Amino acid sequence: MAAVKRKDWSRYGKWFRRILIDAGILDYRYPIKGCGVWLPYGFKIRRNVFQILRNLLDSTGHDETLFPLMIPETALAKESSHVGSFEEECYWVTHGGTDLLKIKYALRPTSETAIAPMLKLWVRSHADLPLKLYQIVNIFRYETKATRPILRMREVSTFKEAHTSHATFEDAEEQVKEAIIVYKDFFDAMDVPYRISKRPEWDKFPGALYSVAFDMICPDGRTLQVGTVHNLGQNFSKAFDITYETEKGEQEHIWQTCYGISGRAVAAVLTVHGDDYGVVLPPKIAPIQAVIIPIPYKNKAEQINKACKDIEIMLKKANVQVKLDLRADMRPGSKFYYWDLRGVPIRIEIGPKDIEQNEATIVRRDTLEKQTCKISGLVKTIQELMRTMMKDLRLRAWKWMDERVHRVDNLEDAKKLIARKEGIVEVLWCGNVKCGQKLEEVIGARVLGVPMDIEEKIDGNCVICGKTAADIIRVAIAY
RNA sequence: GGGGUCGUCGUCUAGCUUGGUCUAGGAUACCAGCCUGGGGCGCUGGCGGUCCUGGGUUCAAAUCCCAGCGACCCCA
Repeated sequence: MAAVKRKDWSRYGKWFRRILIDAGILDYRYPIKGCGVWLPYGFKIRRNVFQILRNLLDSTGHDETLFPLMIPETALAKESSHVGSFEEECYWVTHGGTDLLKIKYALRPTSETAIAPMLKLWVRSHADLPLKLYQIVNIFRYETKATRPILRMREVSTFKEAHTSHATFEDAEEQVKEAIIVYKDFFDAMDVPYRISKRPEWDKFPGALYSVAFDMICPDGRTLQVGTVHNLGQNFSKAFDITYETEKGEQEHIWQTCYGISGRAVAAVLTVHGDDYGVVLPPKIAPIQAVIIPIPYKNKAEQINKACKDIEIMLKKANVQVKLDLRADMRPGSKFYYWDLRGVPIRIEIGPKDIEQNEATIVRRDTLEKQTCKISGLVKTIQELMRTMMKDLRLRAWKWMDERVHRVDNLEDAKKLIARKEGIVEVLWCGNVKCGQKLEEVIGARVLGVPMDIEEKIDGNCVICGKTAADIIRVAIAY
């Protein structure tokens, strides 16, 4: 647990909405339901978060592209289970000027059907495969449920979607594995803990063979899906007739995967590390990694400010993202709160005492612990402290999550845990769809799916029907 | 999908039940000045609201009624 208390933590929803505005991350008061404005500071966090993802994808052979926002109805409708799920959820462009369009256009709810017609043109032979594309774009969904800032928007302003094409089913399976590793690396980089589950048949992506999802747990015990990986099989390639010529000269339909991560990843990192003082940002994604606050006693102000400026230059040279807060109309105490709220990992205080000793006072945001160090060793100390902080944030966050994943062997305990908002519950399951759905009904929670991140021998009986269990299944109240 | 609660300066809110004294009060933020300065000092002055929008009832509406828009909560 954090050294900094989370006394208001049960009212997580309220906390989250407050920090979005107060910390200058997202303003959701835009006059259209489910739309929000990324504010400058939040935009920087968002950019850092998605840059990590971008780097991971680039380094694993993915190429970034940009497809049009609009998808013609004729394309969206080609894969039947896909359109069935999305047509009610789309925003439709029906007019150009005052002319009624003969074929209406959807604002992309996701881009499989935008990409498919182009793949048909691009993929000619086995030599073109694998083809691994991605884009970071906005998507639109006409949500009928209550919208929530970042968590459920009608315009998802940040959506990284990767779309890959392969020659064989096996290659696609390998790609799913790679995608899972990429996502693990991504969340690990931000110290966000997760569980990986194979979604049940009835909750997979429309048009997929199967779906794998990353879930985290929010402070209120609900889970938040933060990433998904889908094996699409040949569903789309057959619907769009995307074929390639094999080495033997035969035409075969391609095998596809897709996987996505949205702005929820930003919500996740804010949620996991935040506390009563506001946001706590891991140094890797913090727009400002260290803030220097002068404690300018009268008649020493000049001397102190100069020392601060020297330190600023020193840190900049060492590639530390640093901010010197020289605002004269604000007392140091106010500045502490100001930067704590915004999650700046490290604070450097320079006052008369420090100057006398040729020292700096350093405070880490996660624990608010103070220490002093010689100015000559400041860069090294700060870099080390940031590493320590990341390690500690990770340990704390994973410990918190691990404590909220429960294994029980009977329905009563499962129900109690869910009712008490204790997070994820794992029970044994026979593998039958009917039992799975009944489980959701009886417990009053959603099935997340079968664990993909633990290897375990199954020994026991299904909590619903009592037959021999085939799998562990995870259940939780999901956002 | 079903049910409920709510909408007042940028933000949080008082007022609404019982319409009139509301020319809508406070706090915070913001601006100017003084004073300070190691966890939100203090003081003075200032800025800021067609009481979500539209309609209705009434001599009179922030307050009552209807619709729309928006927000939140609960259940499925």
